[in-house]
Amino acid sequence: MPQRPVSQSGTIAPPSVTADEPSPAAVPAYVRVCQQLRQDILAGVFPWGGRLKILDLVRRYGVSQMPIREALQKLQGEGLITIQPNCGACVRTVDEKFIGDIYDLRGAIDTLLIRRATSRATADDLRALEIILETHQQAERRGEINASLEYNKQFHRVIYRMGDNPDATEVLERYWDLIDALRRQFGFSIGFMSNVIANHRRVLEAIADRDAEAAVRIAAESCERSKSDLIERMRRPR
Amino acid sequence: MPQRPVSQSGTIAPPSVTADEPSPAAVPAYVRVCQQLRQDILAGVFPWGGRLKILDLVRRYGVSQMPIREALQKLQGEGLITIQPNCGACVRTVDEKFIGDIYDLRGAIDTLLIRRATSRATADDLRALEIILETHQQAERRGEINASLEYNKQFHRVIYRMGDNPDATEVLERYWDLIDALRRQFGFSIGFMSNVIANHRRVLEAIADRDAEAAVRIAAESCERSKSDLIERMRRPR
DNA sequence: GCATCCTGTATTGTATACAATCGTCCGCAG
DNA sequence: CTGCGGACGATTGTATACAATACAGGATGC
Repeated sequence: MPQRPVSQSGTIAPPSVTADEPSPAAVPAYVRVCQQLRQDILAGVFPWGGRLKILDLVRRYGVSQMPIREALQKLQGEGLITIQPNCGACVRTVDEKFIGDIYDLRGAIDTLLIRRATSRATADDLRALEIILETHQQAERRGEINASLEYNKQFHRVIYRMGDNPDATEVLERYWDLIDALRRQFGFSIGFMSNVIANHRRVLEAIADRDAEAAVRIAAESCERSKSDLIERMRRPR
Repeated sequence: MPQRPVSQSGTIAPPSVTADEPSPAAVPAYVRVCQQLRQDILAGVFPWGGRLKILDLVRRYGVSQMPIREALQKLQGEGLITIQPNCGACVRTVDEKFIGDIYDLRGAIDTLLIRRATSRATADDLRALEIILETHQQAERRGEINASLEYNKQFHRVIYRMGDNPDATEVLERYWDLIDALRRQFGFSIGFMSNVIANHRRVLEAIADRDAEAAVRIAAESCERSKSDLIERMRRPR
């Protein structure tokens, strides 16, 4: 197992002009910085494992140290960065082991939530899933990758909501955008997304049949497949 | 289902004299405050769901607003408190639903880690578990509750380490101390802890036999039992 | 040549002062 | 009495200045 950290491509330059609207609900600077920094990290502006110096961030986001520091603590809570007291902050390092680990974690929690979702599903829930799945399929046929990832996320989100366990859901949500970012960075094999959709269809049918074990089994398989596919793509030189 | 928030007993008074040693490794104030505040919350100094005002904390811990604010962000990352931008911080509310949810979450991740631990267990691992279990049993016989909880935690921790998934482990660790605090607050039924030890024994044997499914099954049962017991105790008036 | 210590600089951490925001209470019109 | 609006006080959020720490480089002693 190589285990080498994967470095992202992006440059660090553009100071990111923040168009300051009047005050939609007076969102504090540290919240804004947190969102933007998260976005920037996921967009590849800062390399995985790279150092985040406070003064750089001060210049980039145009606020003083304090909001920056608070935003960093928030992002550490989300697991996107790590902070060594007195030694600065770094973007999380991403390697194969890590990818495997978070997919395993996701698989475990998926199992819990899908099982619960199956026994709690209402007709409205099933209809909502049906609609998302249909839209997802259309987007996939048109080759719209970003839209596909978005509907994929929505499908899972509805199931998670049905699972009715906010703390478990929160863990999954935390890593979702990170995985999506890696997907965008490394792409996926042809036929992968249509396979995902087919599995969603089967999961939906199993839930409608109140067959929790089937739903769980299919989802676990789909998760494993997704893990292997991503790790496979990461191994390639490009 | 009642769903009412449980309020803790403690008073808020004592300013907690922090004996300031020279500088063991120069741990920043926000880290210290974070640890102390976590301890204080778990010790019942601040009621579940209660408001945490920055100025109060400034007075209590004898540092300025900045380290306090950073500590609050850290604790929010741990899920111990919630922060509404512009509206202050509150200790997490604890009710039956929440307890059930985190036990379910723990059960799901336990399943993952125990399965992995079973296939990766070394002779040293098994010996370590054996020793902890033995010591746990002795502590239980002597009726030492705090020591029992500590060895209980250690047993699980070793298994988690064997599971070799830091991110999954981190989720479990996050809620562990919270559950233990509730255990101390509400106590447990007689015979509960000896039952836990018996289950640990069975899990250990299953792992030694490389029987992952048995280990997982026993652990899941034990987790469910623990959940019911705690909720049961919470329902009682005192 | 090697280890040790010292010093300078870049960076992180803290305190204080000040600005912005929220909630509440009061007054007032309807 | 009820609903609305505006001012006050309590609280949160931000900027700046300053202190503490870590790290790199070189001088010194052996």
